[in-house]
Amino acid sequence: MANLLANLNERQLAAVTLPPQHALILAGAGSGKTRVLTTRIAWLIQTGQVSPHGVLAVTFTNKAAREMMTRLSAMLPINTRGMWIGTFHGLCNRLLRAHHRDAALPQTFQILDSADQLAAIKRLLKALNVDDEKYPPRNLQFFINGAKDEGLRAKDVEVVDDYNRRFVELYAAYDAQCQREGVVDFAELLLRSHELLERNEPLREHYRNRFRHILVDEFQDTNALQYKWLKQLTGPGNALFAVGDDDQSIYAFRGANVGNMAAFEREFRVANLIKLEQNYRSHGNILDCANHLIRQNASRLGKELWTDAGSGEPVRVHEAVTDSQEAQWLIEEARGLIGEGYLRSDVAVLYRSNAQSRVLEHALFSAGIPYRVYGGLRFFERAEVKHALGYLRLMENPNDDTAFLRVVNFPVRGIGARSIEQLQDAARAANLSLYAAVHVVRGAAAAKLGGFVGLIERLRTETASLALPEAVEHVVERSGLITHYQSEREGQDRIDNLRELVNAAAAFLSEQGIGLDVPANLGVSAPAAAPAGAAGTGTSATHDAATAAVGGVAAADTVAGAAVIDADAMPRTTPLASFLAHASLESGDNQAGEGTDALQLMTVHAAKGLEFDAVFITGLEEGLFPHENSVTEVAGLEEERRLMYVAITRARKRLYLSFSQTRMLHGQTRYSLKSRFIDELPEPTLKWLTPRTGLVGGGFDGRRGGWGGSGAWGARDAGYAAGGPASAGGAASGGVRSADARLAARFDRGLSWRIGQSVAHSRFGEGVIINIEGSGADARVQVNFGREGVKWLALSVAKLEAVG
DNA sequence: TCGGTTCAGAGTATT
DNA sequence: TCTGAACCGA
Repeated sequence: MANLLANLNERQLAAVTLPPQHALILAGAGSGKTRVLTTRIAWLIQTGQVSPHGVLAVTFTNKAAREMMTRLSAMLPINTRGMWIGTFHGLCNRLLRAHHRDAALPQTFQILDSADQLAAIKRLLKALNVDDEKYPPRNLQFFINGAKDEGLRAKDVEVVDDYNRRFVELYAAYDAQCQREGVVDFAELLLRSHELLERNEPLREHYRNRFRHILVDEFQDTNALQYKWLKQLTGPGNALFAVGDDDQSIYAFRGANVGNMAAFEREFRVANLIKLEQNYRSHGNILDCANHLIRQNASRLGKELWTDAGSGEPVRVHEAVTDSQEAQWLIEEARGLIGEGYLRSDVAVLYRSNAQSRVLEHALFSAGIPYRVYGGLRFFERAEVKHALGYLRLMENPNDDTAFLRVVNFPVRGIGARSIEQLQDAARAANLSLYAAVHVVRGAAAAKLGGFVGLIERLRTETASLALPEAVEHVVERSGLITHYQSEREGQDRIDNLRELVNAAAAFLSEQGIGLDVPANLGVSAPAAAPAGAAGTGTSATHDAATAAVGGVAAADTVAGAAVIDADAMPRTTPLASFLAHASLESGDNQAGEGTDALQLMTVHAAKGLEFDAVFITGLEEGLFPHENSVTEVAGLEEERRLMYVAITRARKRLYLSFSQTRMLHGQTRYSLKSRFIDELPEPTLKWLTPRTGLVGGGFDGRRGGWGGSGAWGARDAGYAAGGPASAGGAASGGVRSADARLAARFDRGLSWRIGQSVAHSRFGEGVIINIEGSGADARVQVNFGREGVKWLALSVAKLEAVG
């Protein structure tokens, strides 16, 4: 045990060895959060306080879950495979598979990813003849997921007006459709699981008895339903160990509720609040910046990072004139880093929004510097892979209309829109799935549709005795997908991906240890013999939607008084069903040259949890970072600030901050002020690589009564007339200006006002002119005042002063 | 059924 | 400016 706890600092040690009570660990960036979490589990097991079987550990991403299991295996000689360590969705899936009857689901229920869900919604709207201009599918999807994340069924949603009532009705119809088809969306996994445990007390008690220790990672990211789910599993005899960092809460937009941290502390009377503030990642100056910045946030629990690593290098700040010049400078700087011995893969380039990557990529590509962009299509989201999965899904669950429509005519087999509409009408009339309705259809379409059903049936029988990878291979071949892509010009990549899917199936099989036994159940209620209702292929799974959808189904498996059967004792679902669930729950890597030594480009969001020797935070401009959509509300601005905090704390040794006076956005040149976040950093830690102007296009010199530079608007001249830029960004296309802007530049009141000029206003403070209209007495200018917003001002009225 | 054209919209994203 | 989705004509 000594070695388990060795090298933990005092706070970490305290957290790891807390008595079995509720605890909230405020874990700052780089403070050893994952280490504490995993060591806590190992310590509990090693000291005999709990068996591996009695631990429930929840994360948000598969990556985090995997890391936890890997680290745990390294600490203890146990098989983590059978432990309940996983994502909220993964664990709920496991629960629902085991108790599918109680949950009123077919055992082979399929999981819809976001794209599938949207397709299902579009189909629903079409079937119900809903005007999708008035009720955009995306909005409905957002509405449904939002409600589910709050734990609300359609019947629970408060109707505020007629428009909203329609959404609620469509929500109910959507749920009914899913139920009919035997599919669940992501949010449904949680909601259904919650409802299951809510109405089935013996089951709830069983799992409460089993999972004495519940541990949650990234608690600040939990939404309302996830918190409810955790509360539900936490009875008087359970200990909930929550680890999180309110300062790194950056997912409010997808339902995360930081308030859950404070709520947890209050509702559970948390006596053990431990702050992990010693940082093992970054040098002092970087942490000073982070601390100083985040201190401007009013709503936070409070925490201050420190390090004994010394202050290190200053934080470098660079001002560029154009976005491409910013990229050019970055390239020079990155070359320097590489020259100093930095690995490219230890250098990250961060930006607020994906669109910003283009300029950077363009410059990097031209410069021949290898780079890797995070994000983008994941393996299981690729069209060809989804097609193959569509066949497999349909074999497993013929009621899955989404899968049916995806592959019924792909590869093309002469089943056109007419035939499908005919089939949809027939299905609706008979309240059957499309698959089941095929035999009802008459006429020309009947033969071809029948042929398709025949194909699926054949695939099912042919693969019945095959192992999973062979079955997948068989389907990939016999579905006609391979042949189809062979005839396509750029089909080879797709064929490779289909082959890769076969490998993925093999890898899945060995990872899951399917066919092997689950680890021994230690201590908890002895499993009864074979439970009822484990057979069946799912064809018979059409439930009564009206009752099932609202969770009113009586528990079938769990009769009062009878022994509750633990999920681990339930027979496993078929390997294919497990694999399909895996494919939905883990969308896979984005396969972009993982191993190569390349510069790492990503959004700040994507960088959360990662760390690099050197980090560039680019595009630090008002309107971009903080994003303009967030600055009008305090909560939004504070989240942006946390995002900046996350960005800063990614850096180990060297941190660069850069911004540009102008940027091409939505096809127009935008003029910006530097981000307020730069002003919120402690001056002494900063080293300006360019003259510290802070204002945009600072070429106007009020004292001289004219423009700096040549008189024609030239960003390069204007920006650095005084000091000269450190970078050799000569290639940058400074001075680009639209014809409109050129026309708009006018003279007024004897002074020259021009786009890009810095001005001061008595009430709004400093800003920059971004547009000019009219002339003479009618002249108006549009000024970006940064935090005061963008205003139109009539020059005849407003008292504007030029700032030089 | 495909391919070219038009049009709106452009923040972040895991499962 | 650029992208993706919807739409229309052959």
